[in-house]
Amino acid sequence: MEDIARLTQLSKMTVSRALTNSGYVSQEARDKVQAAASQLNYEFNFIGRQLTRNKTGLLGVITSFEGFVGTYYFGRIIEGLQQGLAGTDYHLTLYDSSSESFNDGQKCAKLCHQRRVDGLAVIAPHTDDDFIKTFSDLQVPIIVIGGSPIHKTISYIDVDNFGGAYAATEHLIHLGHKKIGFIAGLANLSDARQRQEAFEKAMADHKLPVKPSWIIEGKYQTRLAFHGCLDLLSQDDRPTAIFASNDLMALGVMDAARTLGLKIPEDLSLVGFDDIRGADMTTPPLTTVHQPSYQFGKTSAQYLLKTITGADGNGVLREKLPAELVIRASTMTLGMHQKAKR
Amino acid sequence: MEDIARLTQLSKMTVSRALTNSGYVSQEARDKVQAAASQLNYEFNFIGRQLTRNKTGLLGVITSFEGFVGTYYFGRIIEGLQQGLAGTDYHLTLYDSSSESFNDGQKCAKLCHQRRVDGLAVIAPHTDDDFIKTFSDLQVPIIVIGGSPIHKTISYIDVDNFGGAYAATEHLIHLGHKKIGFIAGLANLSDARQRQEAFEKAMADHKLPVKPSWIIEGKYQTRLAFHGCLDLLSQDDRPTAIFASNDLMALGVMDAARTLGLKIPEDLSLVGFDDIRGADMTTPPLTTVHQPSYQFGKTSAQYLLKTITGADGNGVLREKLPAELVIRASTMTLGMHQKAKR
DNA sequence: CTGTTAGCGCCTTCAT
DNA sequence: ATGAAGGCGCTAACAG
Repeated sequence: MEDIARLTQLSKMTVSRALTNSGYVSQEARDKVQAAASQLNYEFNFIGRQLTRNKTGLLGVITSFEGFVGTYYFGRIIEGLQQGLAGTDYHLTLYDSSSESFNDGQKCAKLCHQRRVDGLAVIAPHTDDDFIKTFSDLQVPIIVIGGSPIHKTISYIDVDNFGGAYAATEHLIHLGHKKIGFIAGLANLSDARQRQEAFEKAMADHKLPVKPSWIIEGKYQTRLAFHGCLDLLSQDDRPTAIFASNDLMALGVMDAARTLGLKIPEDLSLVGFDDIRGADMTTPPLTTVHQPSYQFGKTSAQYLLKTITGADGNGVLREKLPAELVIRASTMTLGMHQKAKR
Repeated sequence: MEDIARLTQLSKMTVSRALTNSGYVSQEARDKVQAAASQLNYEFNFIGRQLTRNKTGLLGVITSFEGFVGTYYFGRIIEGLQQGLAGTDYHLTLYDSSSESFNDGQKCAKLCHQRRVDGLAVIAPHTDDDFIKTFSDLQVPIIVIGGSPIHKTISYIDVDNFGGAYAATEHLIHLGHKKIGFIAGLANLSDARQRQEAFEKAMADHKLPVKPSWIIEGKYQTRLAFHGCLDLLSQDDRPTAIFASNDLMALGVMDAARTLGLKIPEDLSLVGFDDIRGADMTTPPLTTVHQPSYQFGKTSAQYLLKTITGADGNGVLREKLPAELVIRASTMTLGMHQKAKR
């Protein structure tokens, strides 16, 4: 940059201003600088700016690489984040919480701090409060995606898991189902717990029994749901509908039903949760609860930017997006099929 | 850092050395520095180091956010990269080639340069030569993942698409199949072209005809493969086996077969490519060609590190990993089923 | 609209 | 084993 100042007979300062389009610079000066810059093959160096501003223009995305990064959910969040960052000078860096999260992520938090990330987006599953606390102590804007930390000062964007699961259950109930099974997710994740509680609440509200033997542990995995359902659906007294608390497990249910010769939705109605890619392409297309993951990302980026620039008076964002039930073809009115046949 | 120098009565320099474990520092000094550091709540600031060293410790991952980031393939690569970086001070930053790739990625390349990333990993699909050229001009170590750029000086790590597809086709042929259909991927991606060429070569080598009407365009998408196969498999003269050039499309074939009441593998043998997550959990488990994406990431990270530190005399890495055929239950000997029935 | 001064936090180099 | 000086590339703050 000094070189171009020399070449143009201008001060470094004017050059800086011209290059970054900031402050007042005459058109003449601007042109000269541009010319000299391209002649010298000059490229702006962010590191200098970072040092003076003590800002990196980097947002840290903290997530578990193993089992999360390859996920449709994660992908949509990243797309959303990127979209929210479009047109700014901010970029995303990845931090793996699973490899560094020993002692509540302290190592990871330290790294983020040392590297001076300007903001942090923490993606589940690490939304337990100790972990979050470690990061919120960093004095950097932070938002939790897909979780709802208890501490009132920590921002988050989440989906209304309870509401979505309640709606899904009620959808089955309205269809006339009374014998409804449930495939549970990972017990230590709060979203999984909320979905299960909503299921139980909906059943209770409609005075329907919840048979413990109709609740199976799927741990959010297709395979476990598959095997669990093989047993469940082989029983004489089997449910006429199943609510799988995520789509991956719903796929397992589909496989199990198919294996046993049960037709969906004629013999078994099925609702999932997430609306993953391809959920509209299963046979039959899956009725499920849509997870607004793209919106998570976009909103998070916008929130972080606002908070970083202080435009928002560093308010706290605690938002639960509504969970929309998407009705496709894996659910039908109980008995409809038999009646039609007769 | 100056504060802690003052507190310890040592020079900034000694403090620096103590903090970074470099050079000679007496144990006594080291201890004093540690104590003062924690007392002052000091945190090392990477930005300063970056400026002096003109190195950021950041590796850029360039990929198309849309349609790639949420992918199992991508996830495994990232896991591999992270693993290769474990124990170092390097981190990953994401650059979206799809939003910035106009004019052959120049905008994206510029960003990477301005931010002074120390190395670059370019993940397909942007492996066309103009695009790569733009980045390789950056004078930064670069490696292309999942592509094989022509230019001899550009490093890449890829899988032997041709060999894998050839083996997959031959597997079907050895099973006695003569009427084999092919589901093609995205015509503008070189891996897709290679897989198709290998299919045609294997057929030719075994003097088997390739019927144009048995080749359908799936564009790597489940849905398109599904619809294409619905037609294909409804024909009177239909193939007894299908090679889908990726697993996603193989899923579409499965759905189509099921819809038409055809049993896999009894009525139709099916081979995929990629070995995506869950490929072992389909019904039946899918025979496919394994894509070593984790290894891609790990090898890439190691290569970049070596090249950055100059430990490798900046050699070029051009490696095609062998593609391993994983035989599961979606393929069987032609006619075996009928014979068994009789 | 333009220039001067000074400094961000660390590290390289050389001297002690 | 430690210290002093200076600079990396940019920009804030103020002066002209």
